[in-house]
Amino acid sequence: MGLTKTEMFTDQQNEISLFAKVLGHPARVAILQHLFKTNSCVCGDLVNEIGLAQPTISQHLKELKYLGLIKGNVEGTSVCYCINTHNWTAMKTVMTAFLNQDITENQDCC
Amino acid sequence: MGLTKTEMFTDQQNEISLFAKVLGHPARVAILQHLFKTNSCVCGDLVNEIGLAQPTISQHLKELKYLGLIKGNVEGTSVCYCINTHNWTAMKTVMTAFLNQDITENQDCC
DNA sequence: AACATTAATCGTAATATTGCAATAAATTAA
DNA sequence: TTAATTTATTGCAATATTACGATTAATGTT
Repeated sequence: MGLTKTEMFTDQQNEISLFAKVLGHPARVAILQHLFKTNSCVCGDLVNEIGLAQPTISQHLKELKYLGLIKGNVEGTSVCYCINTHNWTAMKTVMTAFLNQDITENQDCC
Repeated sequence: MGLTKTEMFTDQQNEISLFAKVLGHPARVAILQHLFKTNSCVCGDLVNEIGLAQPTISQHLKELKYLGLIKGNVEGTSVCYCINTHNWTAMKTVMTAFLNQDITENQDCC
């Protein structure tokens, strides 16, 4: 079906999976790393840096923006994209809590 | 095309995105949380707990196992699934390093 | 052996994702 | 205004993902 049954899961589980999903493509990982690394965060730079076609990069940027991880500002004919630090931190908190679940209890299960 | 061009990205970027991708479905998040929470990690329990059909759960377990995040042991007619703590820790290291990228430099970009 | 129980696999339908060419939209420059 | 530049959108093709019924495989039970 290709359709995730989100109604069967908690808000927290859906939130974690949505954040993970948007990080689940190497182009989006590369975009985020580039935005962290440099201040020259214009869309065209990302197209050159990453090597995918411009519409493809634009689409990935749209998803990252939809999840709130980046924000974009129009500057003349180009658009400057940057990390939304507030939302990134919020995402990091959610994901880190999930990753740091306690693993001591069921270590000897299998 | 639906086909990710992995050859354009670094091994690190592909690794991060693969880990994120497997966490990018609420059923797999729920499975992992349940395995962390309880020792009764038999496949049938997960089917009851989560509410998706048995083949669907089995498929999600397969993906988690393929990425190494869980391991399964046959116990009679049932199969006991558990967190692979070693690989979970390794994954956590990779993801945490990505999430903790320094955000001070480009805060004022946009 | 015959049956029951449990999980994996197969096959398939429906939806999602990825990628890009073509085009449109928005702004700037001449 | 016209042209140039840059990014977003549209439309589409190809592949991936999700879900589950039906079946198979594996083990245990009687």
